[in-house]
Amino acid sequence: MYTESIEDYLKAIYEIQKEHAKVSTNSLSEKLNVAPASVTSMIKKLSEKKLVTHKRYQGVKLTKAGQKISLEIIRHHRLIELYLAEALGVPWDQVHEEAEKWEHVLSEDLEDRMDAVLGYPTRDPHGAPIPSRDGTIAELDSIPLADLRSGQSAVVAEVSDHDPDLLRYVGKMGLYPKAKFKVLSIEPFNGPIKIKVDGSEHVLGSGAAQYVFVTEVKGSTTGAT
Amino acid sequence: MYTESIEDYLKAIYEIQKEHAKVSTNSLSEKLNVAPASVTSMIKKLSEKKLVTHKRYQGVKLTKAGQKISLEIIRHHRLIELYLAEALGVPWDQVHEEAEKWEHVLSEDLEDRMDAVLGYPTRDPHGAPIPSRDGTIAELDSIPLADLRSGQSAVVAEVSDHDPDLLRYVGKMGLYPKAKFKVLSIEPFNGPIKIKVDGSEHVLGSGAAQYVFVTEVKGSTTGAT
DNA sequence: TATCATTTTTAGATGAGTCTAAATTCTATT
DNA sequence: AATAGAATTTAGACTCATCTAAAAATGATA
Ligand SMILES: [Mn+2]
Ligand SMILES: [Mn+2]
Ligand SMILES: [Mn+2]
Ligand SMILES: [Mn+2]
Repeated sequence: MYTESIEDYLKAIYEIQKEHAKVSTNSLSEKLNVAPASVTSMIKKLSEKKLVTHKRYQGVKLTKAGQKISLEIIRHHRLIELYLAEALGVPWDQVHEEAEKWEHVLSEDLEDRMDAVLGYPTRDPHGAPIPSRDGTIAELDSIPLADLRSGQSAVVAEVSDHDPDLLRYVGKMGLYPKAKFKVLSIEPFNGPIKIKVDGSEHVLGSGAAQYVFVTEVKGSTTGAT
Repeated sequence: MYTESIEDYLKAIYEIQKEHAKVSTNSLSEKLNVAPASVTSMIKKLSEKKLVTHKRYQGVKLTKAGQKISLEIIRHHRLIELYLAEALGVPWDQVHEEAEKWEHVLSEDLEDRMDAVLGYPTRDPHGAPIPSRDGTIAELDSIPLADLRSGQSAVVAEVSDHDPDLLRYVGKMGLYPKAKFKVLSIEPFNGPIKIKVDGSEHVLGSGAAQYVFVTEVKGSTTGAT
């Protein structure tokens, strides 16, 4: 077993790696809210444990072993989020914080029981894929809502779960995973985006639209307004 | 918020205090599996934080503040144990270990939700009372099964939950909380105890019988064998 | 290509919790 | 009352994860 701190570092490295190829000391420092010097010293430790490879000044990369642990913790995290939402009615903007702690003390037995009770789910409440026990994960390729054009229809695939305010904000518009919506208009220069979800219209700032990931619904790329 | 370690010390002090009036350094050392010297240094810290009072060489006692936290953690622990047993089917000999970790990271909100889902229970799976939110607890006065005499009938009130082997052992005989049984015979000199539970007979060592707490059922103190 | 701002690492310190070994205090028994 | 044995505390060290301040390496740009 690894410490909570090590597990959080590995998880953070995985998440940054998914988007940026280069996982820098600074990016970890920001994501984990620790000083860059602290990251360096933890990197040294992870490297000694063969959980990451590290070229000085060049960032880190997970080893196979590191990725395995990382996905194990992410599985815990997302199963817990879903369990809290489904079984105990915890709102989707609060599940992350709870899971962030619980994920480190969940036994394999309980993990299996929750998985079974939930019917072996594949997505967490924010639409993120749940890695399987053996460390497989189906990352989906979706695009930010902000990249859509006027007239396009799309389905929400995933919403970033790190900011509860954001979740409440987009939740109020009904932008949950699997929600279908249509872009009515997009103002230029990162202006507001008007959308129609489930019959009602909403306006959404481009900031938020960066963090809502969608897949386009084909055969609907026509007319604007 | 206090550290996991502090919470575990407070809990241990509460539990020892319940039985022994004097909470010694050594008793804590044994219960928590740490060296006596470690206990002393932690006692110093707890004392500075006004969570315990301490006379050198004379043991510790919880302050009001210390007891409040202690009961808060015990509430977490027991609610979690019951939740795991009821909602997820975790066997009663495994819930303790899981709760020992989870208790420290449970939010008040989730505590309330679990409490509600369980219907505001008053006993954990081992029969121990669950403290209320405001720190009230109904300690029951029961006696060890080992103290019964031949012919007496009694009801299981509580079983010590610290040894999974013990729980499996007495569980096999049906000695769960609320189970009614009759003592058929007790061999002298801490000999084995023959009991009848739910129609079937079992023999139980006096060691185990020390850890099963019962309340006598009146009007049945007659004839032996 | 030399310079400089940015990034990363090193150096050294801190706090929490633990340990072992040694000193101290208590207490039960002579 | 003296003393031996047990319990407790002190002293000093260690690991883990963090910090700040200073040094070193990188790489963009003038
Ligand atoms: Mn975490
Ligand atoms: Mn999530
Ligand atoms: Mn605990
Ligand atoms: Mn219990």
